[in-house]
Amino acid sequence: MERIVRKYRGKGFKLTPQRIAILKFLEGNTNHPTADDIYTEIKKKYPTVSFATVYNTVQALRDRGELLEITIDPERKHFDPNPSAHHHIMCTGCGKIGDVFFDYSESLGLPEEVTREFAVTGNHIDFYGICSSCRAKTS
Amino acid sequence: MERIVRKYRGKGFKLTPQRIAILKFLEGNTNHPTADDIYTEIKKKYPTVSFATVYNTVQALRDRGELLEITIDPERKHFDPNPSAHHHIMCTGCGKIGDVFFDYSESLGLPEEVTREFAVTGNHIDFYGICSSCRAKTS
DNA sequence: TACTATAATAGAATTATTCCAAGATAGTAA
DNA sequence: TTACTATCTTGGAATAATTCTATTATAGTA
Repeated sequence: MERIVRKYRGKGFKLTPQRIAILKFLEGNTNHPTADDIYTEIKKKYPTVSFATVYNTVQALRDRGELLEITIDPERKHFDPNPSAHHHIMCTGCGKIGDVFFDYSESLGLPEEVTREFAVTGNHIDFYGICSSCRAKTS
Repeated sequence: MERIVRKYRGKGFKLTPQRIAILKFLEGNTNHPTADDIYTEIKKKYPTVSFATVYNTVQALRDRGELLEITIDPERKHFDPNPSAHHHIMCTGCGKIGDVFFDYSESLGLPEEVTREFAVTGNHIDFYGICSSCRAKTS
């Protein structure tokens, strides 16, 4: 909490109670929550919180480069409060998303017919797999 | 058209005029259309076609492994009638999506802490960049 | 030719997300 | 400490993408 206040105070980012609750929920969270996950959690403490607040806050964080929007799940967006370049893996059984911290950039050279048309600025790898608990269930 | 009939006849996939039109539109199409793109196109010839038909058809094709659903664009799903393993690049200026035909699988080993938890089954790389026409506009 | 399983349609329903107007408040400057 | 104002929160409406449902139509077959 003190850390959060220190980080955001006086940076043109108004620290409201709802925002602090969202920031606390996200800090160190590696579950890749959806907007609904965040909303449901914050609602416990602030029953009148609205989705607009959740979306406004994640957008403000994204604009500041402090949160990533993840597209690995075709059904809905997930958010990752760790903005450092990394990749993700999703279980095709239960939808669980894990982080992949490994720098593949040296290996991701593009064919010339692509670089002729696109100036590449970034990349992100989606891995798919089956998590251990889903494997335990089906075997 | 004959090719399409040959490919699907007697395979439990009913070839209706609407489906044939969708298949013809998709065949060799590298523009990665959205459901709306397909709908708009088919509507020209079959004004009463519905979105349900478009979604049913792409889902049937996906189930048969003949079409990929692409998640690179956070705003909407795109479809790729080329089901062979490949990757994509999207222009962050105009949203144009290009194909990347290169097999990176040798380079995409995963850290042990990931393979301990997930049995990996696949991967897909999203590249981001600026396409040539967007570069021409801004410079 | 007739039958039947499957598809097409219109429109309603659902879900995710964004927008909007009104009231509330955090951060500031005095 | 006070007062100001830019920014935030809220509820609800709006939008957009997608799915569902009941009904009618039809492709493929026997």
